Formats: sequence, structure tokens, C-alpha cells
Amino acid sequence: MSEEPTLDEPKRRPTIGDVAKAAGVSPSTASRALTGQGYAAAAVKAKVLAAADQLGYVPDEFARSLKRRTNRLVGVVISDLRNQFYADLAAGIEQVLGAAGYQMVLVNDDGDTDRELAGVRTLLAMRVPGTIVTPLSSEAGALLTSQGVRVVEVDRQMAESQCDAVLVDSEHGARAATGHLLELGHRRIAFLIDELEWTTGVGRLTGYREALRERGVDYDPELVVRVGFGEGSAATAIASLLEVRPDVTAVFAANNLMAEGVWQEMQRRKLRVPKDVSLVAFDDLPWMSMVQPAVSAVSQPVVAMGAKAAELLLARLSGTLTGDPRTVWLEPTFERRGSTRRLPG
Amino acid sequence: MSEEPTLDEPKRRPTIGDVAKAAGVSPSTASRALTGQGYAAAAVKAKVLAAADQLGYVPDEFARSLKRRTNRLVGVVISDLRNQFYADLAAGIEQVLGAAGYQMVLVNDDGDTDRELAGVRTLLAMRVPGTIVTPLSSEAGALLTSQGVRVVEVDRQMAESQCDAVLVDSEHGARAATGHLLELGHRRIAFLIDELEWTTGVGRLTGYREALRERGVDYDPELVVRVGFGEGSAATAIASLLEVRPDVTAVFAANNLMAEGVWQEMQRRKLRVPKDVSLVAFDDLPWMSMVQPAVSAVSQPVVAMGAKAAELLLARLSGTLTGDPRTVWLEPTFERRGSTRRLPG
DNA sequence: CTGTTAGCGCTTTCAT
DNA sequence: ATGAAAGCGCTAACAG
Repeated sequence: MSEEPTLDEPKRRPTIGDVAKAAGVSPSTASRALTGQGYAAAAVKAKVLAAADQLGYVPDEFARSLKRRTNRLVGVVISDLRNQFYADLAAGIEQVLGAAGYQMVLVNDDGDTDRELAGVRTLLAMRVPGTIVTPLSSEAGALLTSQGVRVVEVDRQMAESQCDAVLVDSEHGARAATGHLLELGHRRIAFLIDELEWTTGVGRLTGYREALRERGVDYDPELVVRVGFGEGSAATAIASLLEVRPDVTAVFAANNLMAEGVWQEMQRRKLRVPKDVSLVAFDDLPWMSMVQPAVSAVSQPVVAMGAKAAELLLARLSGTLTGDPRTVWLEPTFERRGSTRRLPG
Repeated sequence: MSEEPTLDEPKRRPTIGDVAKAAGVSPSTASRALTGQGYAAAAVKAKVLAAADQLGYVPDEFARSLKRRTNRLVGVVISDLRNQFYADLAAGIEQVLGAAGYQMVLVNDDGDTDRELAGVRTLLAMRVPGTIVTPLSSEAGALLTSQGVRVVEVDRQMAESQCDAVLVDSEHGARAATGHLLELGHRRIAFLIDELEWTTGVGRLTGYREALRERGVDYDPELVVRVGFGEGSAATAIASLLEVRPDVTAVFAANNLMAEGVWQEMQRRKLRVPKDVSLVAFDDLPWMSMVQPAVSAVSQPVVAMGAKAAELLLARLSGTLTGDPRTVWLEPTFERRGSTRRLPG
């Protein structure tokens, strides 16, 4: 019979006791040598390290966390990794966390509050000292803070939550985009929005309305279309709106998913952008500058937002930052591209 | 003084002992009631559950894992969340894992073997029973298996690794794409590849060469361009190649990143696709069907690949699947779109 | 059906 | 500078 380990046999991993024995010292000395905490003679330390290396010893983080009553895990709750927005956010977070020796634990909530709560429960069970969340409900954050877990909200903020947050100035971005359309002479601008429960939705709508008000253009509620979350919802929504309101000359899609839907629908209907209808998006994605014409969009510093959130959290965890909750605002920039044109006449 | 918890005070979380006390039973009984393992009178169970709920008790996974000597964590090692390919992969994995009550622990290696090893060490420390990796080196996988951790490789396979794998038939996909170009009359087809160390790179190149051979077209090594990993590398590479070899009529970019680079460079040089040069990509992304003309591409079932890998791993962990390593092959499909045209004459 | 006991692997006083 | 002992929170034997 071969000595090759088969795929099916389990394996007892070396403990600090094994290392200690191999080095001829006590477990406590081995611990001190390994962690660098406390005294350990240089010679002993070397011997322990060698033994550990030889045995392929990797300390059990669970046992360590149990003893130390803390760990270097950070929970991250997002909605959908397949949406590049969230993926970029996670990437930004991971980058900062990793550099600080923290490990990210990603939880997907799929936009579902039940799953969000379940995810939070998982993180609680893992005793993460801190979390970064794109909140769906206020319960999740409340539960976390009630258990003493640090929370930083990113992208959007739940009204009740008394925690740090890193946000993009949606209102400003939406006002810039809408203002741009208005300056080009557009007056009937459709606004597609998928939610009005979060600060993002509200902020974007507010920015839209403010731009109208600034230019003395009447707000027409019929032009504000509430879009569902499913794939194709935006396409359907814009299709029906154009049916009823063929006088619409421009569309403002309040996120990248809806922008994609609208863009697809335009292609399908052989509507020319920007000749037949102008288009602007909130949240810039690579494809928007690759299509013809490129889509004008409000660009958010997504990776930076994630990074900033991680920094804030780390500062809280280390005690560098104390006191009242901080809200960090990041400014989006409006990228004018080819999808908008001046209305003739 | 207010009783509101401030942001800065720590918090002692309730233990199973607290729950037991509140319910007037012993910790072991509380444990049995909570986990459902072992006997517990209905009335007692209810009382314990109520107490736990009331205290907001969440079992400590670390303590539990320490005792049970196993846990429901799965480590996932990928290169770059910002690349939609990896994000989709992670999403597919997460979906299956989550449904089975497992938690994914994501580790980013940024394409760096040192970081890969560090990540593996982290996973080892977390005592994950299984991992899913897009391998960079064979050491990482070897270390994992040597410690008795189950490994499933996705996307690519390290030669030495004796572990399960879920792969896409690169060779077949590349042959289809190249064959398509050949049938359109192209003879001088540039092939852009970023690595030849992995099965993906080798497979794609092999497919390219096989297609040439099948049609009796000579293989011209000069047309195979080794591209760096950095942003813009592909653009530079194709630019220099076209300088030397203006006779190239088609380009095959072996992944989505390089396809994007080439596409950008075409725009910059005002080269018409497919009039001046035809383009095909390996790994289909949404933007490829949105640009004009849409890019013909070999489409990989990325999410399914992640899901399948997770299923395989779960089967191993549960003991449903035993015995020799399995390799699951997934078939890519070639999507013909507008970026290729028949060569006149 | 329930409580007592022991111990998972580690770190940390506290003596020495 | 080192070791012995205790204990983090939990569960699994084992008695009862």
C-alpha cells in the first residue's frame, strides 16, 4: 500500500503542543516564541521557529480568537457580486483590509432583507469585531451595533443608524446630470429609479428635482418611473413610458443596471441615441465609454469608497478614531460623453 | 448620563452559560436544545430557545469549531474581484455554498504567488475544511492538501495537483473561434496571450494551432504575442505587432482583458472592426454584445463553473463523493457576432 | 431526559 | 527567561 495521502483520509494538524515538544520547551514558551509576545531567549526562539516550520505548524485562529477574545476578521455585506458596483466596492475594501492584516468575510444578501439578517447572524457567530455593509434594512445594523460590533455603512445610509458611513453625494451628482440635460434644452426628462427607500434613491431623485426647480421647469411625476429589480425591468419600464409619453426627449437612469436596460431597449427599438433621445446614467461602468455613442454618466469613486470605509472601520477598531459617528462624503463627477445632445429649436 | 451604548464601549456577549442560567438548566442541556443534537424535553427546549432569543444569544462559531474540530467555512482564492470573470466565479460559488449553509471566505491573491501562499496560510489558520482555488502556483494547492484540506481547482489546473477540478475546454473554444476566422478566409491571425504557464493559456494556444493545422495553414510564431498583465499591455502589444505585421487581418484575444485592450486600441487608431481587422475574444462579457459591432467571443459558463466547483467540494466534504480526483469539463460556446467578416478576394 | 466533567488549541497571569 | 495552571465558549461522553 502506498504512503501517499489519499483524498479521503482526514488529518490531525500539529498543535502548539507538538511544536513545543519537538523544540523541547513548554507550550507557553512556544507561544511566546511564535507570537513574539513576551520573553523568549533568542536560541529558544530559533529552535521553536525551526520546529514549527519543520512540522508545518499553522496556529489555529479559532483557538487564538477564543482566548484573545478578538480577531482580525471583518464582515462585509453586499447585495450582488455580479454587479460590478459591488465587486469594485468589495475590491476596495479588501485591498485596505488585507494590507492591515485583516481578512474579509463576504456575505451576499441578494437584496433580500431576510438573507441580510441571516448574513449578519453568521458574522455575529464569527465574532467579527467590525463590519462594512451596504444596508438593506435598519435591523441588520441595529443588531450588529447592539452586540457591540462596529458598523460602517457604505453607499447608502439607513436613517436610524448611528454609525459611520461613507457616501457619495447622490444629490449633487444627479443635479449635475439633470442640469446638463436641461442646459441642452431638454424639458421632459424621464427619471428611472429602482428604489426610494434608501438614501441613494432619495438623493438621486432630489437632485433631479432640484435641477428642475433651479431652471424653473415644472416637475412632472409621470416622468418618474419606479422600476423593479429584475433583469429587463428597466427595458420594460422605459418602453411603456415612451408609449404613453412619446414627448420624452431624455432619459436619466439612476443606476448602471437600469442604464443597461434602457440602452438595450433603445437598440431594440432602433431609437438613435442621442438623436431620438438623450441618455445619462448614474454610476459609470466601463461599457459606457465603450459603446457608440458613449454614455454620459455620473461617475462614482467606488473603489475609493470601499477603501475609505475600510480605513474608517480600522480606525475605529484600533481606537484611533473615537467619538461621534462620522459621515464621509465622496464627490461623484459627471462625465459628459456622446449620449446627450442639444435639442434643436 | 444616558444609557445609550456609545460607539466606543466594548460589549460582553451572552454565552451559552448565560442562556442556561436564564432558562434554569445546565449548559449542556442548553446546548442540546439549541443545536437539536441529543435529547431535550419539548418544554425545556422552548424555555431555552426563549431565553436565547431574549438575550440575543448567538453561538460562538469559534468555540464550536474548536470543539467539533470542523466548521462550515470554505476558502476561495481568486486573483481579482474587479475582473468580472472572477466576480462571477465567486458569485457562482457563493450561491451554492450559501444554500448549503457554508460561508465563503474570499482571499485575493492579485495574481501574486506570494500573496497566494499568504492567503492559503490564512485559510489554514481558519481551519477551513475545503477550498476552491484558481491556482497560481502548485505550492499553494500542495500545502493545502498536505494539511488535509480539500481542494478544488477551477478555471485552470496545476499539472502536479492531484485534486478535483472544474475546467472549461479552452482548446475546443479556441479552435472554434480560430476555425471561424479561417473559414472567413483569414490566414494571418494574431493570437494575444498573457500566460502560458497555466492550462488555460496552453489550451487556448493549442486550440489556435490545431485549427490552423486542420486547415493546413502554416503556424507563424511571430503572430503569437505574449502580453503582460498590466493595464494597457494588450493595447501596446497589438499596436507594435500591427507596426511590424500590417498584413494581419484578424486578432484573437485570449481573455476579456486583452480583448478590451485591443478594442480600445482599434478605436484609438480608427481601425474599423471588422472592415480593417476582425476580432474575436475568449471569455464573453456583457460589453462585448453592447459595442458596435458586437464582439464575437467564446463564451464560458463562468457562474456555472463556480457552482459546479462548490458542488464538487461539498460532495467531498460530506463524503458523498470519494475516491480518485475528478475533473469536470464544461463546454464553452462560440458566439458569432459582428466583429468578424469574410475576407474579400 | 438532564447534569457533571473534560477538553478542543491557544494565550496569559503567576510563580519560579 | 521559563513552566504550570487556568480558562476562553462550546459540545460530547458518561453518569445518573
